[in-house]
Amino acid sequence: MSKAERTRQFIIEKTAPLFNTKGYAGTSIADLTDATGLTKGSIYGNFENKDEVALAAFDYNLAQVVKILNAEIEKQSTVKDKLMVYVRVYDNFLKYPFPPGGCPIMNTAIEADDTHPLLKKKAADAFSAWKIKLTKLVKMGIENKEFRTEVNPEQVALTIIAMIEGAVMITKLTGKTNFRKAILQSAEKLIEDLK
Amino acid sequence: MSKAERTRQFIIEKTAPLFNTKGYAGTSIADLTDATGLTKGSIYGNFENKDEVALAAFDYNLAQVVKILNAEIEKQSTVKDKLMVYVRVYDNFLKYPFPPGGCPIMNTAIEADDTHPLLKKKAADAFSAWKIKLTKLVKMGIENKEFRTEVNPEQVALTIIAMIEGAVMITKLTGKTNFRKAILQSAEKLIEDLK
DNA sequence: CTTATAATATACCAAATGGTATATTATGCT
DNA sequence: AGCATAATATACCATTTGGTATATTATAAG
Repeated sequence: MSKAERTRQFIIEKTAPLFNTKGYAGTSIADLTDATGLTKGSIYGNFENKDEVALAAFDYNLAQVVKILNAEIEKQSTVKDKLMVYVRVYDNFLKYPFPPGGCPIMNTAIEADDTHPLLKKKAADAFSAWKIKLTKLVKMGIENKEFRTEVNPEQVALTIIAMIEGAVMITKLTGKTNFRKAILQSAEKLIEDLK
Repeated sequence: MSKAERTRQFIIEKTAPLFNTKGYAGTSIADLTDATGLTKGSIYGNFENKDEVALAAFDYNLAQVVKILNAEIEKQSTVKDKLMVYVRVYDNFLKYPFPPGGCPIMNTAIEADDTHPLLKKKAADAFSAWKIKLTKLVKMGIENKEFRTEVNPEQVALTIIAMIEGAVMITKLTGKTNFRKAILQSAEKLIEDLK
């Protein structure tokens, strides 16, 4: 890893939390130099422009979440338990090295959907991958005879994601963790009822 | 209504869609003058600062949503049908004069939770009122014998809101209206299962 | 240990930012 | 109709914005 590659990575790590908390429009180049202790020359020597930093920061934040989830999913053997990982990780996400600012997919989706096509696409692709992964898990469960055949895998996947994202938003807004608990308990029930 | 009151209202109406699509940080004073055709003097003559416009715009956007929902709820007689209004309105929100940019509570919650305490409080209060209203409806349903006594009213309220907000976010992000349909069908099932 | 080059810092730029003081125009009461 | 005042427009301000050209410093290969 060359010096520049290391600096590039350093910039991403230090600024990713900024973009996830303050948003793209709310984060200035001065914020980036403040957070890194570097100067503009150093930022623009390693990135084309602010967009490129923001896009790389999104990838970094997303990778953090995906890494946590995949590690936990691998530990589980039944499909039901694998699905439950999503619920349980989000329900205890303070225990994991979660990106500050909450779910980067939702944060980016809400800000970028009407304003920033490149960021929106990143969020959309990440969502799509998540949905496909959940759908496949549910399909596996049906093939395994763990779940009933009438279950609609895509609908289940979409509903679980909606509940999780809604729960995260509500908890961040209200500060009430028992709200999240209540919603994710409903998600748990949904998964249990697939049997 | 004095001239100034009319202008103030005019500014709110013209700029509320801007704040709901581009966000607080993404909307500049120049955007406000462009959207209204007025000048800075006129904006600052009727509002203290950008914050005050944004706060008034949020109230306006929220009132639009609340008005639509209340009008539809009044038309229904059973508690179940009243609850279903939320699902059906959001499932067909293009048919209603919904604020451009989606749900103002979610948009504001996501941007402001880490950055703008005043806007965050507005969103939190709006959410709280929504939650209380739904909770009361479910309680009524239990007293009516429409719903089972084991039902947890607050949990149902929170889950419905989470599903709706998740559905709106996902649909805006992907452009797939059938994703929303699938999620809101799950919400419908949840309501039906309260019996 | 030099030296070419890669990496970072400095100094600068035009434009845009939120906001203000003042000038101009419109309003509505007598 | 005239006039005080309310409402809006204009001109200006310091600061910040994203970005660049150039100067300086660090790196790594011969």
